[in-house]
Amino acid sequence: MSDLVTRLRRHNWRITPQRRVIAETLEGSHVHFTADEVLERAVARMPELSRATVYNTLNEMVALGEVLELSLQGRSKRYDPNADHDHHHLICDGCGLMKDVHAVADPIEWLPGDERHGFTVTSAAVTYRGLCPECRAASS
Amino acid sequence: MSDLVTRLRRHNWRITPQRRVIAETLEGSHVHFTADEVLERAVARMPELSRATVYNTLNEMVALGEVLELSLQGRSKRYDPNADHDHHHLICDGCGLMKDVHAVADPIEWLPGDERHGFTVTSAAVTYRGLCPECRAASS
DNA sequence: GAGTCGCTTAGACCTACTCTAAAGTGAGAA
DNA sequence: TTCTCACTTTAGAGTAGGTCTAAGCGACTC
Repeated sequence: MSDLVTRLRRHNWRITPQRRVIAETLEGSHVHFTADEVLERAVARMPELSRATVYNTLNEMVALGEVLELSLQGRSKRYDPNADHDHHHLICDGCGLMKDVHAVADPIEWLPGDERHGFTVTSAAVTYRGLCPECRAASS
Repeated sequence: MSDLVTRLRRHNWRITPQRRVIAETLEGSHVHFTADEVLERAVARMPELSRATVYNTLNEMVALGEVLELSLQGRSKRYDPNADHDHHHLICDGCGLMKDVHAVADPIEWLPGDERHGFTVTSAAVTYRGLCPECRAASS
């Protein structure tokens, strides 16, 4: 049973068969897929599913605040179903591998009032970059 | 005189008229342009300048480490000529306005060893999001 | 049962970016 | 001076990722 589906239902959002497949595909993996990767895997379960539905559905889940849209590298966005967890991302500059990580402090507190330019700051995302063990071994 | 041009010359990188115009365009503003915005402004100064040269040049400056590539929102990358400063970005969710900000701590220190998954972590970028004063006033 | 509204579909379209092949440019060799 | 060769630039075609549109479908309401 998909927890993301439960969260989506709370918004009075109709859970059609297509939307369920897309939500379960997103949530069923520990990596963050691109829209095309979601499409490919969802189509394996529901062959008549269309590209437009995947894109629409992902955008709607982002708008509902239940999925996070990441554009951290390359040309394509990735989708992270753990929108409620407070986590950040660690990316390998070599191979593009992405991991979720948890920092010990809230970055919003690191930003002094006089650096906020009058903004109401509501969120902060940290992107860590470096080399994963495999790429470090390969480059040395 | 462009400081970015000086930094680029240190890499034994040939400063052609085209490259100079692009570098000066990038550095001459306090906002971070997209490639197309750079192209538009650079073409105003050098009408025969081609799209491919702008894209090539921006990518080369990023590869040299003198310009930062940002893909934080929307479909297009933005370019930040202050690659040497240690700063982060604050974005308005309403209008997309982007400001450079300086945080008081180094985010790398807030990532515990057991959250690093064996990576060698070399950089950390924080993206703050919120509403600028104008958008907050408009929405209330 | 008819009307309405939201969802899905195929496929055309768009935008941002990259590639390719050819021409231009300029520093050093002869 | 003239040649040469590597580097740079160019126009325009090509590609990837994403969006739009118009038509069809299916589930509610009256």
